[in-house]
Amino acid sequence: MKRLKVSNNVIRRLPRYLRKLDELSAQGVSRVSSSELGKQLGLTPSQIRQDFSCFGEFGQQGYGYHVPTLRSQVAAILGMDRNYRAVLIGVGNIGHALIDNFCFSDWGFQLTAAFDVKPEVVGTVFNKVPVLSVEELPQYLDEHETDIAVLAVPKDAAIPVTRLLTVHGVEAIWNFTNVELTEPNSSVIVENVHFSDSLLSLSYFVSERQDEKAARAAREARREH
Amino acid sequence: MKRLKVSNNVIRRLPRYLRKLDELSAQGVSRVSSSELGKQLGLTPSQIRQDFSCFGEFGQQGYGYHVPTLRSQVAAILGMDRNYRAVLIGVGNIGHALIDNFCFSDWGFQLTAAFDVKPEVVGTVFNKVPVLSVEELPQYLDEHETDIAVLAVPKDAAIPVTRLLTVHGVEAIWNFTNVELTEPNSSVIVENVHFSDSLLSLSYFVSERQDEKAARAAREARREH
DNA sequence: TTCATTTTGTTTATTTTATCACATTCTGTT
DNA sequence: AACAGAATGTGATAAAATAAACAAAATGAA
Repeated sequence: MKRLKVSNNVIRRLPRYLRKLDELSAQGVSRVSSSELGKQLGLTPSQIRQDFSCFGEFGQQGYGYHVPTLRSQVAAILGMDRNYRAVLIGVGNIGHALIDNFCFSDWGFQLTAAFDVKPEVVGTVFNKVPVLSVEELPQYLDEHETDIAVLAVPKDAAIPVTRLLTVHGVEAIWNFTNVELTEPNSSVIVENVHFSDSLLSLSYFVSERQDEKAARAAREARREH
Repeated sequence: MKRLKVSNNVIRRLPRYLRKLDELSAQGVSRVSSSELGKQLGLTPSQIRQDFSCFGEFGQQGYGYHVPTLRSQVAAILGMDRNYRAVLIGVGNIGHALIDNFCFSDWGFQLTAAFDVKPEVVGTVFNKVPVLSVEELPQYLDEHETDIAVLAVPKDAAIPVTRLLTVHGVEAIWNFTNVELTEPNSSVIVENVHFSDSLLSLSYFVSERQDEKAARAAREARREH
């Protein structure tokens, strides 16, 4: 698979393609063109073709794309067939919700263990995932190859835990804390899920629309005057 | 406040600015320059100045930006002072976690009520938020002005609930379901929190790095040979 | 007060991203 | 088998985003 430097925007669109392809599969659709895909995703056909062309040639002229084939190609590009191993740090509300509800295996991940400080959760098992003490975390990481860590600890613990993780060979962090982890000289890959950022963007768009409405109303009023 | 068409990228950076400004405030820093801000956020000073200039002039030459002032300006741009009202639909694991852990008021939102179908949660109160039956949702929306709905229902309910919400005047949805809500002829504002998209992006970056490592190792081996 | 230094806001240049356009190639029907 | 229609992959073009450059203005020390 070719993989020259691919832009971030392209990468962010890939999971959406995957989701749409799964949806089409579920509907029994086995063939799709870039223009149909574009219509359903709000993108131009051209952009879709160019996105895929970063990784190879997956379509066929005069026909389009075979949905299952394209789906598996996109999955491979995203690394879903690599069976990455993950641990979860912090079995609070969000951590617990992730263990119970987020189907890691659907996305090619294996959640092998969870860690927490609270004695009342340590030793329990949720959804087949054992909860261990954070005391055991360093040893666990040394003994079990772990690709990513899901960080769902309280704010104050975020930085020290991150340091611990990176020291013990974890090279990627899926960050659910509201803390900016990106340290200057660190090479760890961080993917943030900042709820507040998302909500504030929404807040902006709502405000924008309300202001537009108000402006329209003001113009109307002036006209009547 | 000036507000010509501002690009999406700019808007997505605003919440990060806010977060960093809060952090600086907490550290007792009251003054910051675009270059310092840029260093801490991994952005160029130029970009930061240009971003702010979309909305007005908040800095002072030779001095930089007054942290509390800039903070409140950014907050105002994002609409945090508009006291938007929100309802939550779906008190499952993720919905529950949001009620308990996500501090809506910190971001200028007021979570007024939650709705669910399950008889065992209807009638309960979590964190001062009453859980009502979805049966009551239409009437509630008609009687209580509601700006945004937090959608945390199971997959199958996503589309019908969205329709219900928009019919009753909700104009924005914060979507935690894994379903693509963006319908062609709908004018509702949707902000998605797709965990899986985020994880798959991370998966891509990890794969990319592993491939690079493997390629380097292969080159090394060939050199020794 | 004066003046070197700092730092902004904005204009201009550069780079990146998205779209267009089309030659090429496959499909499927007659 | 032949051919009209469809749809890809890609090189060229347009648009958008980022970075650089700089004039204007405020700071703060001598």
